Amino acid sequence: MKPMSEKKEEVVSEALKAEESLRSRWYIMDLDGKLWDLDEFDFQGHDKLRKFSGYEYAKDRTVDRTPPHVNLMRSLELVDYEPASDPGNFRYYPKGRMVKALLEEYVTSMVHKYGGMEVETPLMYSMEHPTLKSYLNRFPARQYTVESDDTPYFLRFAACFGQFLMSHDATISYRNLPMRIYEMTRYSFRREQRGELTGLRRLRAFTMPDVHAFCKNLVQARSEYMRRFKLSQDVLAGIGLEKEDYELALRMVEDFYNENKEFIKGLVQKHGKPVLVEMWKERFAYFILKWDMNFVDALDKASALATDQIDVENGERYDIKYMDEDGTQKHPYILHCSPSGAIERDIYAILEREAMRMKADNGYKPQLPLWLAPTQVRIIPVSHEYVGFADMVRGKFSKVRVDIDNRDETVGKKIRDAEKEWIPYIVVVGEREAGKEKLPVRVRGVKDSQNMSVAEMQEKIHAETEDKPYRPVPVPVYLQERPKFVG
RNA sequence: GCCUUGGUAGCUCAGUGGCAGAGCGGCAGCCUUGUAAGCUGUUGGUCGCGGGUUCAAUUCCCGCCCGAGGCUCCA
Repeated sequence: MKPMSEKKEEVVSEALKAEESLRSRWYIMDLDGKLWDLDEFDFQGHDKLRKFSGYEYAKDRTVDRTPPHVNLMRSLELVDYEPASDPGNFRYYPKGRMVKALLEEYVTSMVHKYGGMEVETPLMYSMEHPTLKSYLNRFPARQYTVESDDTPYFLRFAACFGQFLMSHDATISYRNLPMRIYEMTRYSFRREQRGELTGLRRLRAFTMPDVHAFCKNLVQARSEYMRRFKLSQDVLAGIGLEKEDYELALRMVEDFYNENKEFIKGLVQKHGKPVLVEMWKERFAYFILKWDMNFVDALDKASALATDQIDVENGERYDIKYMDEDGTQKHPYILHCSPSGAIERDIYAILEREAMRMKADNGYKPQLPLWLAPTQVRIIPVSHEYVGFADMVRGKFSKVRVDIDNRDETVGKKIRDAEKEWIPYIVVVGEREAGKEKLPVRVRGVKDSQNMSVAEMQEKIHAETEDKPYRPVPVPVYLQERPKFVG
């Protein structure tokens, strides 16, 4: 298909060329809003920010190791490569699918609370649609293309297309603003070059929440932007990533900075530690301000999780209009936010952080956040005589993922396997426990076993997971009935 | 696309110009198990694909395919 590849060449250009010619300047902004040149700033106590800043303009990013999360994602039977697909398109085993689904449900519930209207839009769009053509021209991203009846289509890399086309057709009053539209894109596609793909860190098919807010003017855009900053911090914290786990970058046009210094400082103060600033003399992208929250991994590589941008261009490009108070139609400011970043990347961040903790402390017991643990409580009957008793114990739980190791193995072997699965609560039951209220519980990360009743265990688990979604054990409850997907 | 590196059992990996190996797993049996690996037996392979050199190639040579990592990038 020669005509198509020629078309692609045209499409991949303008912004890329512009970016090459426009060099950005880099700074660190401290909590007082002061800008420091990178070589003047004292990075003492800001090790990760130093790594992140260095990463942003480094020449050599060579790594000779498999990133630790790749081994973990496989050994925990979460996710794996799919050799039969295009690279960067992964398979999710039952446990991984559950973890991912819970994350998707959680982020969605947070966006609902924020006021996002959830929609669903197509995965593919015509490359010949005039508006999209011009938008693609602005984005140097590589697309997957699909052909149908001689028309070339591209697979979306974000939900912008569908949401903007929908908004173009909507009748919007200034009373409806800010108007918030949301979609969890499963999937977004980007045909990144082969060598760019790394485990769950960068994929060609990924799942990403995309929330747009259409705003009347800059005043409204700023206050909405602040709300979304808080939303993103809350979402990441819920996932288990606190402020010390990521670094903030602010990227903006110089004019915007000069006119909004207090606002910018406010963002830095909300983050609570110095941030990296990238500044352009002129606007080359569609946004005037962008922040991104970046995770620095076990190999000192940085990648963006959450992000939000103030877009001053696409309202016009897509001809999205609202009727203002004065009876005239205007184009809104558009905010583009992904409050968690790609869901796969959240899993990557959690696994990489556990790997870093293991490396720092030999005795450290890695774990997933309790609400994401595929098994929360493992019951180990001492012998097959006590499987019935284990069933009875399990029956007392509600809304807790409890499973039973009924395999014909020694207790030691079954404990070891449970530990290797990072299971938070392990209970061995046998003659000593029969008829007893309190059971000896091996709590992950706690040295000695604790005596707890089922009710106490359940209460503890519920307290720690109360604002999170729940799903049942994603594989058969009896270990004997489980296939092995890895190894 | 370019560069680096790899492909041997389901998994992790060793090995050799001359009968294809280990551990784990799976299966069968024994044991009836008390807080990080119980014992015995057994089943697993077109050594990525194609060609060449050779009496003989999994091993040496050439080409190809696929994976991973690096370069442009971003969630």
